[in-house]
Amino acid sequence: MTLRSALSAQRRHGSNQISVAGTSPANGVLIILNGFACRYKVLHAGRRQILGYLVPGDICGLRLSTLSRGGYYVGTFGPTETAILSLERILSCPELYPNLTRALQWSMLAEESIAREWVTNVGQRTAYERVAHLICEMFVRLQLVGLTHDNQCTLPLTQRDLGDALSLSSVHVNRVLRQLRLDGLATFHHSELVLTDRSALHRIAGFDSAYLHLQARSCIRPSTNITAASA
Amino acid sequence: MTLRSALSAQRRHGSNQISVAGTSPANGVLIILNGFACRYKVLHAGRRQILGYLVPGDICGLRLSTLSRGGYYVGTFGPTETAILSLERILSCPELYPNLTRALQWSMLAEESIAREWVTNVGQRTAYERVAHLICEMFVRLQLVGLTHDNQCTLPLTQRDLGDALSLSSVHVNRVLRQLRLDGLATFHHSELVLTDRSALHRIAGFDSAYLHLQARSCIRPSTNITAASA
DNA sequence: CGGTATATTGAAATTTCTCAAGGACTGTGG
DNA sequence: CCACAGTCCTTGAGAAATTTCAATATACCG
Repeated sequence: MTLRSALSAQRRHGSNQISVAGTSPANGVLIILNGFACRYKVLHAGRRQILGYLVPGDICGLRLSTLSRGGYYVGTFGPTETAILSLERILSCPELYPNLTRALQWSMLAEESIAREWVTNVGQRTAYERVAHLICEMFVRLQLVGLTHDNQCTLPLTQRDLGDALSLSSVHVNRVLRQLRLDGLATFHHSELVLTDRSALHRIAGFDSAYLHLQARSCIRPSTNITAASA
Repeated sequence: MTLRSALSAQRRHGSNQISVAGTSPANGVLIILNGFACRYKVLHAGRRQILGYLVPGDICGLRLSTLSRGGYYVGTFGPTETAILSLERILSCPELYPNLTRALQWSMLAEESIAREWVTNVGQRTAYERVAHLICEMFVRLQLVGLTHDNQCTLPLTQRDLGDALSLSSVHVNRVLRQLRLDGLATFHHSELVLTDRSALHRIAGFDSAYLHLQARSCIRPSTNITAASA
């Protein structure tokens, strides 16, 4: 398998675009081995809309055509290890790469679903519900790849990063987080997220994990299933 | 080809859910022959988020799994003719159904892209820009299937329907439409949309049609390419 | 230690919503 | 043909949510 270690980058003014260096296959897909990334668009006046987060184990259909035509970028938060895989190779002999195949299937299934859930989140929920919903989603996704402990997980995101995903100003994200803390639902300090009252969060956010297609994902743990190239 | 004529429904309090009656194939896809439809979610308090419009020629990946798990519905605006096609059959002999195959490819390519553009639209643009952007998108998509004349097209949507797609109240949609009219950009009366100043609209909306993957769609005209079953 | 990015809080400004009322259009039954 | 009901459109005015601006505080890094 052509494992191709990719660059990690320092954070600076938001996310760094992943540069697809060298001779990447035309139908290459990007897999996150370690660290966080996101898809995002840039609009006028430096505004940025984060379209979705990518956590370890996630696959990003980074066909170059999609990247240029779809009009969005992929960027990282802090040091990140990634690999570019040949889509053809995985598809041609799926039995050789069962975990990757499953990850790919989940990705194709969940991508659209998550994008549509985000439309709903940004469009229909209040700031309070919105933050709660994102917190719920991230926790569940991280839990699935074994990156949570008890009710806690690491989210290497600033309040501005959250705001750009939720279409809220960083100031308002701050106020909402404070309220969530005062309400005893969750705390978020120094990139550490703690869900104090998970069921209440789910209820308030109107969170139904069905859109994540969890059963299709099983428990892929990137660190154990994939031989990672060190960055 | 198993053409299966489906029901048309009267509009009432928003969109009517398409019921997939009878023995639909597990991997059936829905194609809009005539009329308008949309994907939508329903939240608490009767709020509805429209996730995307479906115009004639559009294909809706209505795998039952997606429908139930993705958590959204498909509904129609007014009388609509649809057909359910067997995905396997099209994929197994694409040379028999070139237009359908192309439509399917476009659909898979553009679906995700459009969903992400909508996140951006709802999240980052002002009400004015948002309405302008939706207008631009709908016009281009209808133009592609020959449903426009000059700068005019029919959009069988109420201001509330637009609001549910844009995450705006119908009252505010009304005010924005008035402003667009006063500014000489577009008018929308009795379901007739007229783009008075298309380039200005594009500029204001920040509309870049790349996300629609137009070149992949070519000019599919549903009424000429598909033998429609009458409803 | 100084410099930079991030977090926190207050207050004013802005956008958008909700509520409310009247007008326009459509179809139905008498 | 008219009256009626229902939905949609239109406009105003006050309310609510969120943003922006501004100032300070805190943490991190060389």
